[in-house]
Amino acid sequence: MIRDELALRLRSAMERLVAAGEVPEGDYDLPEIAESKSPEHGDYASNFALTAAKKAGLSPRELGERLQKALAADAAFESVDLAGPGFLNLKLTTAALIATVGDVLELGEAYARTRADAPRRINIEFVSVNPNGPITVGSGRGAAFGSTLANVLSSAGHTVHREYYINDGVNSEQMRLFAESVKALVEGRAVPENGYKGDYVQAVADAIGVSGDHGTGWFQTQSQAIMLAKQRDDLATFGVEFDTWFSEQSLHDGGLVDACLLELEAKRMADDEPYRTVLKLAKGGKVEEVERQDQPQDEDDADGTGNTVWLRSTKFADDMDRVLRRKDGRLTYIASDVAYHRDKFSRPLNADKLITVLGPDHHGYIGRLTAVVAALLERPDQHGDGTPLDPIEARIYRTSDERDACAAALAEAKERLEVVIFQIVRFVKEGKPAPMRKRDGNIYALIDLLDELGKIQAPDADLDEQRRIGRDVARYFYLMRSHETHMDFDIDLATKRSDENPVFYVQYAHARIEAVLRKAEEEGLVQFGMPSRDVLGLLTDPRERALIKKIADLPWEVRRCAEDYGVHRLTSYAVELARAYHHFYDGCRVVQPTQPDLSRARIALCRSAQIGLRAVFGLLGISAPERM
RNA sequence: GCGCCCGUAGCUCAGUGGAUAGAGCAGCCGCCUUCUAAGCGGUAGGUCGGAAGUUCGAUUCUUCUCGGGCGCGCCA
Repeated sequence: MIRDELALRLRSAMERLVAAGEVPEGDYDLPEIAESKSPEHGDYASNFALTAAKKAGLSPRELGERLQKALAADAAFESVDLAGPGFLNLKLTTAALIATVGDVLELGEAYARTRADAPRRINIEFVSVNPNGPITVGSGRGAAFGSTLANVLSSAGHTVHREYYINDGVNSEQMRLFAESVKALVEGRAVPENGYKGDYVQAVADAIGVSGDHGTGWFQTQSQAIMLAKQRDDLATFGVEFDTWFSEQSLHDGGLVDACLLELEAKRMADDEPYRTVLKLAKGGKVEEVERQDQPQDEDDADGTGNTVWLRSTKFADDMDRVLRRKDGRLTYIASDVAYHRDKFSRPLNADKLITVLGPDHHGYIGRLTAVVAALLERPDQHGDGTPLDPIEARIYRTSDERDACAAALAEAKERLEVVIFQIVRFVKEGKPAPMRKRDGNIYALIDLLDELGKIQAPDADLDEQRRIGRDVARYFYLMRSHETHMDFDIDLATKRSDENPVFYVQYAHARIEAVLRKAEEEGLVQFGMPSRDVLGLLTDPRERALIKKIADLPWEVRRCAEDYGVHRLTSYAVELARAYHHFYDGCRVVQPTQPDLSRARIALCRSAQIGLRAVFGLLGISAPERM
């Protein structure tokens, strides 16, 4: 990777200066290498002299001059200039640049992979919607983001496990309502008030057909299975696959939820005392006041099945305690989550770190989910430093040891569980917001979006091809924006005017390369094996240099994305790489029978550009068409 | 009230504390007898919501403020 290489060369120049006594010893950071914005600034630039000047006790210009001198001895640089307040502008020799082309051709798409400094086994859970409807265009964003993030993490050297959590619990209020809606339709009755009304509900009812005398539970099982299969198909069409489809109900069936509740009660992280703790938080999250709200048992409730069981999540900075078991004995959704996370951590192959990708409406869920994990991790035998409880803490914790154990557990939970929220997508159709709630029937299914996009683009193609196009456009569109920013999805723009979508710009570059390579083959210029260094050394045009540098940047981009999850930058990178190729294509004719060596060098460059494009397309989950 | 996110070109949005803030689309002017014109070149378009602070340097970090979206259930 060129940037890493340059950073190391800069550092070793610094070490030479230290050894020569020209610069004091110190704990200098690894230099940063940036792309130069204009050609007169060379290929790359570093602000190292600026950032290290203070530690070196020199002015930035002075340190810059010494570094410049030390770097002049390095054969990789054609020139090293000192500019502005102390920027080092680095121009590479052709020999140093073309080494990249050789590397890429040798490694193929694997050149984009890097080795993580700290490789981890990561479980990434995403989409995970209720099996009560098709995957919507809203979930599409989570699907595109989650699958791409998984690809990126894997490419950055981590072991990645993709997981879908099926919310099929029999206690689920929503799923019961869905089952009742289906049951009503099958039995020819009106769906209940607040029930599910979309066409797809009728489709589920039709698929189930004539009823015997079945209860709601039977309908729930049947309709869930139908919806789940549909979701799985739609996601696969969208290019999203999972290693594990995990059933919530299986936790109940295996008795794991009950076992976890007992465990938490034994640790006194949960209990059935008749109160709920509620924290009043000041700005910045500091606890201002602790309120205990009495939750008296309802005296009229004669069945007396038991008391409400609370998770004392306020011990872990959640703003209120959460119900694990309702008074009537039914378990809540979060109770399943306790067992689910216990299960996830207990699996030997993916226990390091959990990433959970949730939609914007689940923002309020982060605190309690983190508290769930912390409660599981809390070790009651731990002792703290004995600092007495202050009056506020005394209303939350029993002892100072418990406070310290909980703090330690919370810190560990935050380390091991990362909840990533993607922001809302607003769908606009015919200039108006298009609501897509499942219950009012006005849903917008992801698969319908793919079909629409494909039909406009390729009216004569078959359905598979249309959906491929739809998938490429939709995935690219979702991924263009940062997951943490709101986005408008203008459906009219995405369909009627989709030829304006930049996905075609980047794919066109790939199709163009294919055309050039076909032409080269016709002219008998295709060679097997690597062109010699002398031949590759003919790649000296600025457009060739720019293309090589852009190809070389992919591993660096992947690593950045893996660090901060900003996978949307890959779409920008794809555009930049495609642009670099289009510029090269425009200015440098590849196939020239009168100049076979130059042609071969350029063919090699085309091939590495193609490898780069395919690699980034693979990460984004879009196709690399041979013709357009 | 508390929390998360956003405010950058006409529109939709990029922009790891660095040099002259970018792209696509929309607008205007050019370029196909040569490998795909779904392309390329040129042109026009900006008080980076506002104010203070940190810094050699702030669109980027901190605080405040104005405007907008969303979330704060014994629903998931």
